Amino acid sequence: MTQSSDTTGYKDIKQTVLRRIQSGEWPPDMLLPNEQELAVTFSCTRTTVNRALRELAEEGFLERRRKAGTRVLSAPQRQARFSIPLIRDEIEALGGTYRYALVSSEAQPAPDWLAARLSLKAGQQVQHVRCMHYSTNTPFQYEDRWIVIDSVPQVAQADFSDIGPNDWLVQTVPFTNVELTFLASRADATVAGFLDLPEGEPVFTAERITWLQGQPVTFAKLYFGAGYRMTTQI
Amino acid sequence: MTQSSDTTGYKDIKQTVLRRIQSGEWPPDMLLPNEQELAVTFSCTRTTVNRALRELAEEGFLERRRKAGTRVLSAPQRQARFSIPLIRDEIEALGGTYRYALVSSEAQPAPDWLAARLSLKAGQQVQHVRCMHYSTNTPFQYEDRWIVIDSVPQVAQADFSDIGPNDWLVQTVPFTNVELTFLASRADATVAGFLDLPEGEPVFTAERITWLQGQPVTFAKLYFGAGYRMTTQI
DNA sequence: AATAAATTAAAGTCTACACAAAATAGGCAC
DNA sequence: GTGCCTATTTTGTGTAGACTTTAATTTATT
Repeated sequence: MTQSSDTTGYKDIKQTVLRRIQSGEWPPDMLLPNEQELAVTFSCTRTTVNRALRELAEEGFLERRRKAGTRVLSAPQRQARFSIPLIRDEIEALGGTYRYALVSSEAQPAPDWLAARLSLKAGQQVQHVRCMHYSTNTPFQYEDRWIVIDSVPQVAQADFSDIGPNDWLVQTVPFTNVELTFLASRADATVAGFLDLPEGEPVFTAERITWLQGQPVTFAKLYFGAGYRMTTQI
Repeated sequence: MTQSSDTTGYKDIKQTVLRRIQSGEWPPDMLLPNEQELAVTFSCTRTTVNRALRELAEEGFLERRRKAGTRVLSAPQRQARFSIPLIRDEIEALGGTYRYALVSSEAQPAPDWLAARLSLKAGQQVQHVRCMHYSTNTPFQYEDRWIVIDSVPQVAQADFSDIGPNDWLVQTVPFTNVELTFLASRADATVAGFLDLPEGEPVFTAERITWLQGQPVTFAKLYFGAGYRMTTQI
């Protein structure tokens, strides 16, 4: 058999259940009917109910435990999802024209703080790349990046004059793990100069560490220009 | 029939496919075999392959289109997920002891900037609540919140002496939409005072607007204490 | 009363098959 | 060639049923 026009799809079930939760008809902590019963009331199979409830649980509205059943979560653990767009896309989405400029690129031994942060051997060689990203010629982001040469030997031959290190990396090496940190930092003389801000100004800052199968690949510190806001809808 | 010990579960398939992507065996833009073929090679049904690939697509590794097939995404659009814990949980997870203190709570007409931000009528009444969250007696967060009284009439009777407005709201009114913004702001005299910082210091700041079925419910501005970092693993 | 073992209810996953919907690709008229 | 229509391929979603795993509950044992 297949669904006829009057049967209920898993999306309809999701909507209905969500409406009941959000209207308070199914209050927090309520135990909902089991899948079999719901399948009868929605006149569909348990498989379909299962998919609807599984997805609502993934989205943080329900808690499901074998034998215990499915209950409405009291404080919906809703998750904010930031999609981390490529910077060019982000700028163009905001209506700007993207421009990239290399500041410097040189191989050097990892400074102590970096070695500690990435668990590198003392004095291990890294490529230090600094560059700017502009939106219609106003400074958008200053990028201060270190790439572990042992993990990405090709970086020695890379030319970052026309392509940013992030773009180069994503098309060159895969990665398996990322740690992303956001903080508010104070613009030092260098950052203030590049971003055209008064020294000491607050700067929205991201730190990004990337690994490939446990091997550290790169550390990036990204300083965003004046007035930057990172927004998401949930 | 059911799965015997040698058949492949959807989790195994996900792992295998992911390994092939991350090892470069299945490079970016590669079109993978269709579900039917994969079902044969994994000796399971198409349903099982479908679930594995569907989830990998949701996680941002694959792109799927009817008729066009499934391909490996070049720049994996990996999404950062922040789970927005309740502040008490966050502080306790960091090993601190949570303490809450009300600063002020009063009904007043919405200031113009707020009315504009939330699309309120001019002069609509809002409850303005200010409070502090401490971690073992060091300032953790200063919260400056406005609650739309028409949307939450109960707020007139609420007592925020012992319970924070956020906790009160999540257990009182459901919400359907949230807009979350992060930025770096400069501590003014008030914020600096509460967070025990020098004036002008950078402060990691979150703004949170909540709606219930299109009705604005609350606007909150959350100023985090010195050195706050928001971190996530992807 | 505390502990351990058996029962059992619920979600989790799989098979096997079918129809639906989208989008590419091919063919036809002009 | 250009534009439109049709055929076909591939994913999307559904039904029906079974076995599996987890864990709450009950029962038996110490």
